[in-house]
Amino acid sequence: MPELPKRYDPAAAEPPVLERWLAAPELYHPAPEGTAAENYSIAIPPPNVTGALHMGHALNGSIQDTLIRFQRMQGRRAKWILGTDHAGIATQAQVEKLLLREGTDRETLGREAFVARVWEWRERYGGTIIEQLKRLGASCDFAEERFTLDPAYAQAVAKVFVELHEQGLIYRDLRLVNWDPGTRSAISDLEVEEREVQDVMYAIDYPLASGSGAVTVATVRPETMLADTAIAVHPDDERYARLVGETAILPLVGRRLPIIADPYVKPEFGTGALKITPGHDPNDFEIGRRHGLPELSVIGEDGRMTEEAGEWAGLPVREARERIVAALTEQELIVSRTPYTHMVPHSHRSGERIEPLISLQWFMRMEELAEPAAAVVRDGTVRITPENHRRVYLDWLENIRPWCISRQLWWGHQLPVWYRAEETYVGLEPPAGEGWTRDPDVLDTWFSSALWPFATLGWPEETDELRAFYPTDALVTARDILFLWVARMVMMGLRFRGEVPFTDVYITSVIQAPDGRRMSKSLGTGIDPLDEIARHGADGVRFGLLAMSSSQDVRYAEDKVAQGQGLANKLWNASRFVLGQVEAGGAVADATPRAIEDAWILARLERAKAEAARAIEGFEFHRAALGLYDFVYAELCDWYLEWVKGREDALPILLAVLEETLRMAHPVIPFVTEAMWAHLPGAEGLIAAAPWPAAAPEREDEEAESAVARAIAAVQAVRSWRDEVGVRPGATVPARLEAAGYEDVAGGLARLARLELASGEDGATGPVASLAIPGGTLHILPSDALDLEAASRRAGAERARLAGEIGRAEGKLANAGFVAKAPSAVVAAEREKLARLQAALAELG
RNA sequence: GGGCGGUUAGCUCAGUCUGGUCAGAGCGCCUGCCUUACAAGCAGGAGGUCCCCGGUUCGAGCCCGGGAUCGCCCACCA
Repeated sequence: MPELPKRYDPAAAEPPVLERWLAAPELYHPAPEGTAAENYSIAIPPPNVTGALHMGHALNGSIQDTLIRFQRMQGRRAKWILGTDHAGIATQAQVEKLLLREGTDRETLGREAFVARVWEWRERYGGTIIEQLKRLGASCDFAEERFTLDPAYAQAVAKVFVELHEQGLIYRDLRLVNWDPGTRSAISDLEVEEREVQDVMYAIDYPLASGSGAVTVATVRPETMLADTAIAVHPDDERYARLVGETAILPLVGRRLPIIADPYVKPEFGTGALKITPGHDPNDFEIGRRHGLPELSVIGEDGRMTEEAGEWAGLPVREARERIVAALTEQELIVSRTPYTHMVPHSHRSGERIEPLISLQWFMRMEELAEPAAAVVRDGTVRITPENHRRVYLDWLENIRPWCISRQLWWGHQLPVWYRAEETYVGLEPPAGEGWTRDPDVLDTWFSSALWPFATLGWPEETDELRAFYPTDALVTARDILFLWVARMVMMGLRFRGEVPFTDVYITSVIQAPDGRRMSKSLGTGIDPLDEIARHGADGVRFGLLAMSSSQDVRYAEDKVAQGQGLANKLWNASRFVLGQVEAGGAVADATPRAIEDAWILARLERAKAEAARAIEGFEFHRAALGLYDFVYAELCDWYLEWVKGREDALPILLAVLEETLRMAHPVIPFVTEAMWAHLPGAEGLIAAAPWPAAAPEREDEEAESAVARAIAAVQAVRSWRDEVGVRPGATVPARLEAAGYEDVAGGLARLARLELASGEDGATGPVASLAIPGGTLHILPSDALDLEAASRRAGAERARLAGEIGRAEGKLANAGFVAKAPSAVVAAEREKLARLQAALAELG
């Protein structure tokens, strides 16, 4: 094989392989036939159209592709449902930024033109991440790419909205919502993140209407006092008992505030008296509803004070706060100011501080959907791996709250809702008659994502795809969208298909930067998987990410990727070695063992296959990757290839083992295995379309395994001895074997340890060294290859080591408890070990 | 305030479910080798109080209790 380079160069080798896969749609686009139970499918977590491949996608993609390729090679129709998400806020923001640079904005453009502009943007740039997935080797169904805003998909979304509305689960309500001043939209609870903020807590005196003193309240947001409608104290708080039912006067405004009792108030916190602002605080809102308090709004959607705020109208909140504090100070109503650090809700999207506002929005009632979604996880219909996420999932569903689903954006699924005066119409088609106006809001992006596993397959039509691939099998994602997405898919799948959307949820690790910080572009800690692919190849990146993956968060380790690259190179060279011999001699693969080492490698291959299959099916990808590495390096290359060098009759077995190893490895490192496959004699088509190697129980051979294991240990003992004693590496050393169980492996031992084994009588000479090996002793006979002084030094060290081990074994056996209570097999093994050690020591003299 | 997870070699991590053969891998380091597949290689080696304390057990990285420490998730204390 002179045309094959000594070094495997993934940058050169991978692209042509990719071309061949892409030219074979039958590989990744299975016919929509058969049942979902027979077939295998995964719906990709749809990346945002604005997205570029990051490390999370790369890990996710590596895992899903390993599963898909493995199942495809098992002969199943394997479909990896592909597509992208319209990602309302992210995409709209992207295009708005563009407009800003052009000196215009969406308001100027108008809704229709703006949306057209976003579509244009999407056509141009939306495919980036798909191309990047290809480079990773992901064998998605590229023949059918979905988009959550496709017309057919939009139909599905509208239908779900209309039906849930008819069923009373979707409703419109005036409630306090999380208002994001950054995106100028309401957002759901899940899109809010708590951040630590330094505030000042003010204690403010509210004079009593009776004129007899004041009640002091604590607040970090004095500007909201303009919307106060009560003061609350705890019902059992004796300090305030006499004030309940009294009235306080709101400073600056003069409003009369009833003093009420509510158990929500914590007497020990602050002053124990709480100003109630139902219009701007979620807790106060609830208290207000309980007590029938008026709900005033003094802050608007633009983050400025409203007309209700009187002289402060129009001021940004922060400025209003300063002025109000100044006014209160002037009136000597501020009792204290205390620096106060606490958690404050911020928008996950814009990063701005959430402004709780009372707003008319659409909500979804969740209890009725959550219950069955919890049940299927409880009863194991849906398995979550790793299992500790189960509890988190269930806890969330058991404490579910209404979901605010309307968003004040333009890019997305516009609500199928029309208004005319006091009338509201909800339907798939616009209402008949004049004067209707459509609700301008769009749905939360996660509303449409929740339908992903079935809307991508053509629902609500009863398509062949739906029959063949729903429910899907595995859902692979990071845990940050367990509630946002996974739980909601389960709800919607059950509600609209009557079946779970997938049977396994695998939660991936989060890959952190090498220093343990979050990988993020803004922190500058991001590592681009494409750079890593350029450096180490897609196989290396895939292997490395799988090897890193775990049940916990992990730091990115380029080492592991390099290890994967090393594996690809190793397989490449092992293949070159085998193929070079084929070229010289010609051979056909045949796995019939001709020598004990053949039986050994076949038995080891069986174990490697079983372990790989078990690991992939059990979502233990690090085991799958590292197990493969160990087999290829430690067994196939380090021992078997070296052992059979020069043995011509081993070639058919070598070929057979290589061929199976490539197929076994393909789901993890698809490129190098495909590249090599093309050179194998007799191999047809794509390895990607070849069957994964079936179990061959007749190859199991524990005798061969233990015989070769003995030989390996003996070789290592000799090599270690040679090195320490300073025997020239090339020299052959005479020796005599006095050990049981080496009948079939003596030749291999001699060759690999560079020994010349003397037969019984030839070896009668006194040994210059004796090495303990499994089953007996290897005596080194005198020769000019070794330094006797070094040998005796080494023997002394060996004696000390043996004596130590003997002491340990004796101690253990002297322990009456051990002998009496440990299982007899364990005790027997210990006795055997002691006898062996003693014999070895005796041999050393 | 609840919940979850981590702490094992200089670094990044396996191993803990199922206690004994389990002190492991990769990288790094030291020594020797271009041995006719691979120097991105091969062979050999050094290096660990398995976070701490206590318990269970004949025997504990592994099981139990407590603690320290780092991290994550959830949560409406002004």
